[in-house]
Amino acid sequence: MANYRINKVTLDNVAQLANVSKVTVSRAFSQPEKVNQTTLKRILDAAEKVGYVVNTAARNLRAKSSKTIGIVTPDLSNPFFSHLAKFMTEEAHQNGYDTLIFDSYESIHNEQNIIDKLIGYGVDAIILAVVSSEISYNPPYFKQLKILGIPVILLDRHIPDSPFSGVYIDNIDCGIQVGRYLVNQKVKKVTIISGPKDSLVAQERVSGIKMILENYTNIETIFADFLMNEAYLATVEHLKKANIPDYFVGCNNQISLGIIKACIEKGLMPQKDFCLFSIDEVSHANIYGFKFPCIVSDLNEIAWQAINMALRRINEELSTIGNVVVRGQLQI
Amino acid sequence: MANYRINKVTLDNVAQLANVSKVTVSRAFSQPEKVNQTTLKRILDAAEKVGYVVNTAARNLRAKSSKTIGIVTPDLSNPFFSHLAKFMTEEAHQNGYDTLIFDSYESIHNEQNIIDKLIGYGVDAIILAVVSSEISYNPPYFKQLKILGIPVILLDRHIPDSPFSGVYIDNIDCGIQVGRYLVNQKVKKVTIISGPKDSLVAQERVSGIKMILENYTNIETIFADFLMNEAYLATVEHLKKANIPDYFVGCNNQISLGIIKACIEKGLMPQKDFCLFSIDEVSHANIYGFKFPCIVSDLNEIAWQAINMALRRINEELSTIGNVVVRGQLQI
DNA sequence: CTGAAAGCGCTAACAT
DNA sequence: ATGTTAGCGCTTTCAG
Repeated sequence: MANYRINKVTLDNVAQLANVSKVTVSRAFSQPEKVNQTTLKRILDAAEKVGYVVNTAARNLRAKSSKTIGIVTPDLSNPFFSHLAKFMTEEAHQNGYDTLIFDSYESIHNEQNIIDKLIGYGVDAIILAVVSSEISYNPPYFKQLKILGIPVILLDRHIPDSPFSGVYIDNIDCGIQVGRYLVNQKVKKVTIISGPKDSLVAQERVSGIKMILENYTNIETIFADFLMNEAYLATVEHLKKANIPDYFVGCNNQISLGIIKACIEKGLMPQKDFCLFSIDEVSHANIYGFKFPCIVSDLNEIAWQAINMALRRINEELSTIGNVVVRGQLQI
Repeated sequence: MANYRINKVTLDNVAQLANVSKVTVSRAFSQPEKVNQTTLKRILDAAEKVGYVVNTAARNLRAKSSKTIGIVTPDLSNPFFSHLAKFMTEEAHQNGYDTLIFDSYESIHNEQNIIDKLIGYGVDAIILAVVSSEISYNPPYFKQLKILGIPVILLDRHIPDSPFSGVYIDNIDCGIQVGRYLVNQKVKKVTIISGPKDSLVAQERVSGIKMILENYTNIETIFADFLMNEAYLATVEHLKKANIPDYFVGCNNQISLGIIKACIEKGLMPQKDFCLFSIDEVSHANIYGFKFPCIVSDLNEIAWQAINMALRRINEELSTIGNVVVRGQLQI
């Protein structure tokens, strides 16, 4: 009933075949420059012949660093996160680190398990886009990670009271840019669909918009969730009760999709019958021939900042908790 | 310069705090039923207090099974794969297994490294959607995995000469269903955009279509790639030279997107000015108010088959190499 | 139900 | 440039 892996290949096997001690074989794989060229070749040949691969478990148990960074996001099928994950992986590779990427599928329970797993795998740092965007989110593992001294970089979703550094989008600035754009368009009536009421991101984006628009415009704000379906339902409800605004504002890419779906289902044509300003690029819009003004974030920049903050903390070049805030770009 | 994790918490720490030996603590986490209720509670409390998490590296080094299945796909931002990954993870969890999910980003080089990593982590099985769909794909790690005796389940992309089992879509049947639909529509002229010429999936889907249509219809087949941009470019070229066919056939979801993009860019309206039949659901079409006839695969079924095939191989209930073929459903 | 001893495969520190 | 020794944190015998 059990799975004893039939053939285990270890350093010893390779060592025998290559007529060296296993330490030398070990070096051949971790510090090849310290091994004689001829010996090295003999070892690598032997290793290939028997199909040897370094046993990560054993290595991590002994080595000081696993050279691995854990990445956790709530939804890898959201391009915002999947692209970030890709860019971070590339940046990590360039610095000699691997990544271990997990999707918490928006579940707190999964998130906790994943964090435990990552700790168990001995990652050197964790980059974490948290499930919840509640301002007061404070899951048990926060304390745990703090105790263990594992560097944590929060991504995208800011939690003010957490003991960790983070890389965030400048949400108020996003809002301000949205507001300015709408002022230029001389809009009279705006409907904002945003994330949960208790999410800082949701609040900040809305308050940025209101800073600019408050006195000029009739604004309705709906706090729904950063998910397509919630935004869709909120928009459907809204359209039943109210007239079509001059502009909808979708506070992230999923919300924008929900708004579009609801409007199109009602027979409203984008640009003709309704206008939308999106925070984040609207997925697939260009494919289907639509174009919406939006604020786009430089995902490459965010990824670079996150990985490099992680590396600096790992190497203890950075002791204080600090945040990096990346501004979005208006794209018309 | 180095990252000595400041506070390591081990079995010993918990053992001291709970006044038991470390073996008992170990049992508390791996076979809690073998530990006295009272003792168990004391141990778990102690563990929580100091933030203890099982060290996976150490566990995997000693244990016979890591209770982990590795999953590798070429593109997690493709919903086909990201949903499969999600369903497989759920199914694995229900059987007491974790998953380790990697994205090879369509690179052979990454793929090889990921396989090495997975072997190194001691996964019990690997479910692999290969980068290439070349019929004769035969990377070095095939042999290696065979030597090591690690169960491998190929996913979606069939490689006839490989020594592994797999779960596949019935591609010829897909094609036949497409063909029948088009016959019913009494089409005269069809343009098929498919994957690479040397891909079995691409070939089978096309040949299925042709089995039904050959004698009735004017068919043009373009072998491009299973990627949006290649399909887009192929369609753009095609539209320069030829008239609009009665139907385009997109041989996977990415290709369908490419066709749509090219047509819409040329000012052609879906359903009005051009028709498309897609193998795979067309991502986001419903959001933007479009509906294309398509063949959809039951991803839940595929995921279930893949995980259960893996489990049966792990438990040696299954010794021969066999394949499971899942049929797609027509959706109008 | 609990414990003592051994060792998984690897690498750091110290030889040589 | 290579080898020797010790031990990472855990689980698996085997004893009690």
